[in-house]
Amino acid sequence: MSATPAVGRPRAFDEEAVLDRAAEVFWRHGYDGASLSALTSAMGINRPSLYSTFGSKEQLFRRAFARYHEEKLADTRAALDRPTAYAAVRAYLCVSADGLTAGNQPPGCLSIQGGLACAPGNAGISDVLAAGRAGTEAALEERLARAVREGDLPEDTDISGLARFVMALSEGHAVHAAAGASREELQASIDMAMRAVPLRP
Amino acid sequence: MSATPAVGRPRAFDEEAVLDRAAEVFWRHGYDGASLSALTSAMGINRPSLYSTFGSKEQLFRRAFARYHEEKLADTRAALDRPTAYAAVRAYLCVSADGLTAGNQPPGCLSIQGGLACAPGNAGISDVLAAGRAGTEAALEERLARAVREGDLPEDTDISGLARFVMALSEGHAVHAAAGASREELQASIDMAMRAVPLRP
DNA sequence: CACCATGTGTACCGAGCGGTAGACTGGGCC
DNA sequence: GGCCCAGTCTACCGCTCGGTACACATGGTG
Repeated sequence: MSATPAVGRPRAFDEEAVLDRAAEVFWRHGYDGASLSALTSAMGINRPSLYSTFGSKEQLFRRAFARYHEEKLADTRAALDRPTAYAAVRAYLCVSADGLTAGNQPPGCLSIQGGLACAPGNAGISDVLAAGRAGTEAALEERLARAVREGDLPEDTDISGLARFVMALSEGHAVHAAAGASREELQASIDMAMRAVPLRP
Repeated sequence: MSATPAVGRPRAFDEEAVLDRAAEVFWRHGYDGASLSALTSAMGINRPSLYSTFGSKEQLFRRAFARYHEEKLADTRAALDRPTAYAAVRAYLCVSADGLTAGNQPPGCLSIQGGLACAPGNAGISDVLAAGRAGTEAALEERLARAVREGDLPEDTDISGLARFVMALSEGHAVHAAAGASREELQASIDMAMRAVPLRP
């Protein structure tokens, strides 16, 4: 599907580039609100090309989201790679807030705007988004577990509770960003939140 | 529209009761994902009754959401009516988490599942939801301002930042609840968050 | 008890949905 | 340079969408 075959007319578009355009439409309008016409028009290709390449609207979404999520997860892992849990959490929240308010993409987060609640036939969309968010939360929790091992957080820290807290906060920031909150407004919320992380630097 | 006229065939349903059923459908499937067939079937009335009573799908949503939001806002105000900011914030987060995981209604929150991102023609839906959330955040901030006046919070507290932090957290909890998080899991996150509120009880 | 304003039920509207058939296009390979 | 085959294009499919026309049911009022 993705490898260019030796024979035949070559594809006139870059698969990953059009996935990014598709992600943007899903991001702005949600899965149910993103029509095939809006998608093909944003992607610059027409329906048969879309269907022969991606198979269906749902598979297109899964591909677009997977690409989006891998990129975000890489950013998250990079942010978490700080010497202390405090610095790691702060970096994660800041990087997240930056992404939520970056000017070159829709405000907020595809994992949430994509379809927290979907039409009855599209429940799988909500599931794949929830799985993505759970993956990010797991990365957070893993970093906190490491901090406990390293003596950077107290032995009795509820790391899954703390990871859930940090994740929930960044999800809430996504909701705020989708409604127009600025980077500075999110930063004020982060400053408050950082009081909650045990062991200041 | 709402007052029963003296003459003519009487209405066979209770207007506010069917609004609650409608809210549940919007809540589960979002505005775009809630079809008129699903709505009428859940409400137990048929299309012409719905249209003569409420006017359109969008007006139905606005009425259903207004009812939902007024009720939640009353709960919020009641929870915030505690002697200290600490107790008020904690009560708000707990009442919120209870509502997000109550068994007799869909998990999560209509203000968020209803339509963070909508089809291009339905942008007004996202706006009315955002306005509702902003109203809740304003109630929080007002309570914190009172706490500063009463000397319960330090003079230099960033009350809007703190209100935004608390609101964002409860929005994140809504996202978690929509994905199946339990009341206990949200409670662990609340316990973490409460470290961030200045002046313990 | 006939009237009549209103609510309810069926059956339908045009539009747009997600998805596809089939003719045409164009570049690598012998 | 002619063949081949994947990609692209136009035009269309059946279906469901949000919304409505119109005939019938209902019950208080004179």
